Amino acid sequence: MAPKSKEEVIELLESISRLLELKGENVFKVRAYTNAARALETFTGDFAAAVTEGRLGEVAGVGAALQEKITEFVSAGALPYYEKLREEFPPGLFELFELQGLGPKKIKALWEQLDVINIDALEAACKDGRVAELKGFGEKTAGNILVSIQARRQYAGAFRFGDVAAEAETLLHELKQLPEVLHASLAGSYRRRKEVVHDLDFIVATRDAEPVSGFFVGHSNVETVLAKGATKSSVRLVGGIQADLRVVTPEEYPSALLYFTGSKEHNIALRSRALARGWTLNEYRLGPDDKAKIKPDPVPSIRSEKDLYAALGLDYIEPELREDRGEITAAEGHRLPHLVELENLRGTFHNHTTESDGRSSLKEMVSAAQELGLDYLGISDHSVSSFQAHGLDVGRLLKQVATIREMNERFDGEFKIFAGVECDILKDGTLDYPDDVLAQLDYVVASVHASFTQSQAEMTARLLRAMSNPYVTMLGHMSGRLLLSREAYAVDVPAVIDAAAQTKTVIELNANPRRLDMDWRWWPLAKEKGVLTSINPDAHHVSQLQYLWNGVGIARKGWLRPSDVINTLPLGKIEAQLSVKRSS
DNA sequence: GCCGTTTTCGGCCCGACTGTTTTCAGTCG
Repeated sequence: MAPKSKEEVIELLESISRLLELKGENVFKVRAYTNAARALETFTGDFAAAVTEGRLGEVAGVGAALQEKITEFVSAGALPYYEKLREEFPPGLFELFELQGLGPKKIKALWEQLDVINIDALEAACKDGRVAELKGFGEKTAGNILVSIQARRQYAGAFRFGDVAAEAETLLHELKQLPEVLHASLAGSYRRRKEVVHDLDFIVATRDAEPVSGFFVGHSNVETVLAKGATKSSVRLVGGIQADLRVVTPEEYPSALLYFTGSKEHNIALRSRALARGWTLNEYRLGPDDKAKIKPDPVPSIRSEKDLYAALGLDYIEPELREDRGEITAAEGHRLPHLVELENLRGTFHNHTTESDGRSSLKEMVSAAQELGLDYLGISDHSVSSFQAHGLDVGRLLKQVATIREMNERFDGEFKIFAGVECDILKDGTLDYPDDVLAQLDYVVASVHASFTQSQAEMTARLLRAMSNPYVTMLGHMSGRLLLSREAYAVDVPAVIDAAAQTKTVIELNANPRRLDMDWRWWPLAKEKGVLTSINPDAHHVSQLQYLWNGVGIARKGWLRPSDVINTLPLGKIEAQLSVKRSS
């Protein structure tokens, strides 16, 4: 049996934490397990080696007891402590945690007193009145549980960033228009540009809270009001996502924005820095800590998030970086990267037209790119094997190339279309066109569109072989994942990154909101190895060139600078970049 | 269960809101 992976250990720790919670264990003991799971999530070293060499305890948050349990689980493939714990509870009980408003105490009561062992049993108990009769429960609680059950069945609680962005930005814009509103921002994982978000957090600064809260809960996009208080309201929007509003004073605004932007781990690190200075940092203010043993320095005046970071001895940290993945140390040492911005992009590659499966013509795509202010546009329709996408055979492809060359002559050097293709990587890693055809193109995006179920070794070898072709300029949507609908195929990402560095192959950052592939967590490694990216919308319609915005957010999460992104290069320089590989 | 300029015991973030209560427990973020 293969030793358990880091991911399996993280899952184990989270499961134990939940079980201990149900048991009513000490909350700090419960938290120790989730803390350890989080610590491992951000652990970048060789996990297997750390386990066998007994160095896991060096990870902050993993002590002697957990090191022993993890080592046993990894080497023996099972942990009796966990198995025993699990047998104490019916398996269906865990899905109850996914219901809004139910925590360990209530779930325990429902199980022990009403024999509720899953969501269906809970629904029945709510409907026949047994839940309402329980001590600590009532009619309202029973009703709310039914609503939560309904909501879970309908929405499952996760939303792609790109699917909620329009609704979120519109609501924010409308809040900003209110006369009472002094400042307003989205916070939370949305502001950090996570690829999948679970709710929307709005922070508003005002002297007059009531009209703002009233506007929010009464908005036409609100389906249900979940809570409404003086400073905090929650609603479910018609799109299904939950939205929370926090109303604060202008003085509290910087702290509130920082606090609710998170991530939680980032905040904890900031708070400990404050404590070390004899201050306390919460969602309202940075102030003197009454319990401090040291005599605190005077607290500087705070008017912005930047002031807060400065007070803690840190450079300003962009929201996308606030994941406790090294940004605090970098901010302390003035080593934060200057992140790429949308304005830096001068063009883009990987776009489709009506020639394959796009819905806009070549001319329409070019006009749209020009309107966006781009200087160049790469066209890469599907290759012949992508039959379902009307992939181009050699004849149609070369005809498109000729059309593009002809159009370019009319731009007078002000704009340029690059003739490319999105070439299928076949099952064995060979390409869909012979080299002498690829050589006639300005660039090639090579992507996997079939045979997703190969083993990790086969898939990795397949990608490596494709990258070894001198005409493959960049690797398209490397993992093949479709967020919230299709898992990534098995591939050894570090091996692909190494090969990309060696062969000078660009790895695309596919900005389509359903993909956002390669995942942002891998970009720091790619950057370290010297791998460049191209932020590509994978546009199938003129409107989808806007996906670039989404892609820049992910690039920023991946710590990428303009110099890491080839499509920040202007016309005149980008040509040389595209031919780096084939001329070396 | 973890951790240590509060250092081997005794803390561990904490405030807002709801619903069920008559002063607070549970949940959430």
